[in-house]
Amino acid sequence: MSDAPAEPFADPGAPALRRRPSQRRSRERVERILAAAVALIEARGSDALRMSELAERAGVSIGSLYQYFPDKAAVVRTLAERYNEEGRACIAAELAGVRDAEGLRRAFGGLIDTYYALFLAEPVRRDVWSATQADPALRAFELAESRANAAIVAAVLARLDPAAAPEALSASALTVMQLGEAAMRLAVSVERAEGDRLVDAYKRMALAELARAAVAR
Amino acid sequence: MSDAPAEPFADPGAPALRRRPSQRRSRERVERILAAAVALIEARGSDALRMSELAERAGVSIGSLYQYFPDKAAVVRTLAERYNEEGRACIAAELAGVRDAEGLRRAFGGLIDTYYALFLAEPVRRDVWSATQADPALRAFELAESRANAAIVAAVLARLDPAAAPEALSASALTVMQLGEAAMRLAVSVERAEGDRLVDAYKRMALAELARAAVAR
DNA sequence: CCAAGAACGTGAGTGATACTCATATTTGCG
DNA sequence: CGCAAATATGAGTATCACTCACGTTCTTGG
Repeated sequence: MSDAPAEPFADPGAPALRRRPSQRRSRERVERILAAAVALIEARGSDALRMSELAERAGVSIGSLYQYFPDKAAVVRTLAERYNEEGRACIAAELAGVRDAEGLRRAFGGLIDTYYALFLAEPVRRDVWSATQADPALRAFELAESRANAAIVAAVLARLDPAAAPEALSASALTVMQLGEAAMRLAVSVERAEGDRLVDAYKRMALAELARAAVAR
Repeated sequence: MSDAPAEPFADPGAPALRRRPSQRRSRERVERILAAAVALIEARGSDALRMSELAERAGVSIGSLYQYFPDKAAVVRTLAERYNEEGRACIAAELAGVRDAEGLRRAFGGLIDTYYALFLAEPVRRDVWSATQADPALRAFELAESRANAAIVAAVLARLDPAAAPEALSASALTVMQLGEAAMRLAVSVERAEGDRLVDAYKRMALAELARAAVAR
């Protein structure tokens, strides 16, 4: 009945850009389009994004817009990919030198703070993600990204406790990472002081679970 | 720049139904429409829901559809409200008789299992929620619902530790509840065995945070 | 520097779809 | 039965995503 376990063919490999811009002029245009998309989504939500409005705001004709993006979803998808890459780099960087449980605690705490700062600076990350969830194919793509991020964490956990069952570590890692994103989206949806407290609560939950997973039972 | 703290006028009070069906025939029609909406959203996602298709599948004309639902968002919103009410009832029921920390542990563990069962039975809850997040007004509405649910939990925590700071309890409760929904949506997006492990991981995290909040430090 | 072709830009036009409204049908009620 | 209120209908309208035939700018080899 549900499509959950078996997306027929999710095809996250479809090209986001229709034409790869090679000249400087066109690369700048793509950037202007993306910047305008961020502004519009931030202002009124991804549902209210109109391609004509986007073109006008970017100072570009409708035709030009479609030279680069095959459809509206591709605009959102390109933004999502950028944010994903940025996030992945943060995770890899912060967790690179972790050697013991205490190091993991410090590193992951720092990672949460860094992530929160990213969301505070660009709360539109929340809306881009939301836009992604309404389409099964895009949702599958995002889940795959989350798995990749979780795999980095799971690898660190496995180093700290080589005897642990891999599925258990993967489950902890995926849950902690996915709930982390959810916590960030929630935190930027409320006023700052409350958001800080919510991030603190998540941080306690995440660190406790990672500590539990990282030591032999 | 962001709209986060000050949604200009979120208006979650707009009526979901245009005309309140008073005769039995029309009440049945509304039910048929909602059932068809669930089936269509489940099959291809909320983005791909077409009003004409919905009318046909429900055995109703386009005009009838719009007699009851002012627009497409109202259909999704009605479903979201039903699921919210059902969830609220679960929470209130499971947490009603909690007297001590151990009781909270048992009750909340049971609540998570009940919630997970609801999501497994109707994974479309995930898609309905997603559809809700693309529109700022609907998102504000959902956040208000989450706050109401969290308030129930915060009240229990306050009873167990009357000396605790209310904002701290609210933060713990809101985080635990919101991440719980996120965990359920994640769990029904993967195969069953993995979903069970993910719910287990969330359960550990939630119970640890609630236990921490429920006892004087 | 020039020519030719490749890359890029354009916006009126097309099709799909959310939503309306004038009219017809059904129901409840004396 | 007869009337009014409620309900049902689907052709019609407005809006928006997306296309395409043609014009403009860049690049490259001579």
